[in-house]
Amino acid sequence: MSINESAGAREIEQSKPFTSVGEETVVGLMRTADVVRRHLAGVIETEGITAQQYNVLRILRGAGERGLPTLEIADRMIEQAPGITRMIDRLIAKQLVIRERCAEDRRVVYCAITEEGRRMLTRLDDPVQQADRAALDALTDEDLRKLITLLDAVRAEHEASARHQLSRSP
Amino acid sequence: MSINESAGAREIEQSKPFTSVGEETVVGLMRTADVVRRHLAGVIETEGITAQQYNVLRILRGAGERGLPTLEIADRMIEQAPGITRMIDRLIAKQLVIRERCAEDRRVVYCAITEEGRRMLTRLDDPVQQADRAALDALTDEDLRKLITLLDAVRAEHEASARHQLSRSP
DNA sequence: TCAATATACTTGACATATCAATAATTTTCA
DNA sequence: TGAAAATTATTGATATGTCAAGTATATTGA
Repeated sequence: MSINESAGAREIEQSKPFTSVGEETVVGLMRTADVVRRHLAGVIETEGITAQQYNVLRILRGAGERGLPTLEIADRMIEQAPGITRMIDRLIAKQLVIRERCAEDRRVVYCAITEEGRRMLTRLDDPVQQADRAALDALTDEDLRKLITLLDAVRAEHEASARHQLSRSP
Repeated sequence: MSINESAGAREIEQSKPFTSVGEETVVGLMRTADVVRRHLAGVIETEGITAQQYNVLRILRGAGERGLPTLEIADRMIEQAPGITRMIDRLIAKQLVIRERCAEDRRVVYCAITEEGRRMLTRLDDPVQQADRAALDALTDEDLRKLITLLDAVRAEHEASARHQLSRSP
């Protein structure tokens, strides 16, 4: 995706400059995330699941035997619940996840990864690890740490301003 | 979105560490891009269009009177053509874009922004500019430049390896 | 206690991304 | 020249993301 008329495959040839450093950074962030996302998706899809399904499975593998409530997964994916409900539907169809209503609070539905799901994740562990590394091959470890720090700072700022908004209209 | 079982709102409380610096960076990149994307989307949607529709309009504003062929837009959005065709459909429904078949090569369809489209973009120029800036408020100008450099390096590496792949299986 | 609220999903509707297949033209070249 | 190949879209099917509404269950408080 773009955000600026000067972005794209022709990035270099185009004459129009970025309006601001802020915009240039935002565009760079979006484009880089897209490129890496696509690369990772290619690796993951060799197993017949999408990157998002993979992410859900990773979260569920990290949870206990019982799994997690739907909204808990949504929280960790930073996504709205509806999307998760339907994604879980598809993972269940593939027998990678099971869903079970909680006995103590029947509003809650626990989702857990199956053995088959675990096996699939295991098969993907190495390829994904390598893809992560390959995606960042150009950077030294020091660069990576700097990049992590800068990205964290952007998110922190964002969460701070979100909290600010909240406190103003409670 | 996530990619790691330790990610999410509970990022801080969780004990499980990242498997590698590479993974941590990739996750940070994805999450940060998501946060900024969402913030920008909020600003843009005040005008009743989505962020992607906005991006198309920006690209068309940057093009000449005649506009651009559909595939040219897709290229700059780094997206497949089908999505663009349908997005243009919706922009036409909103009278923000017009479509015209090229007389010299009747396979080609030119898409151009309308006056109404330009006016909408003008209304969004300042808010978007401010949002870009606000998103990165935490960073100094030096940090921004460093971030841009690092992101560029990641993309450059990627394009390089893509070319490499191509040359190996032509 | 029981009606009003809150919680945890789920469903419906629409925007978007991708892949595969198709349609309409244009180019190539035997 | 005229059929095969390439180019430029568009359409169909599926996955995902978001908002608004609806459902089932729990909790609260008069």
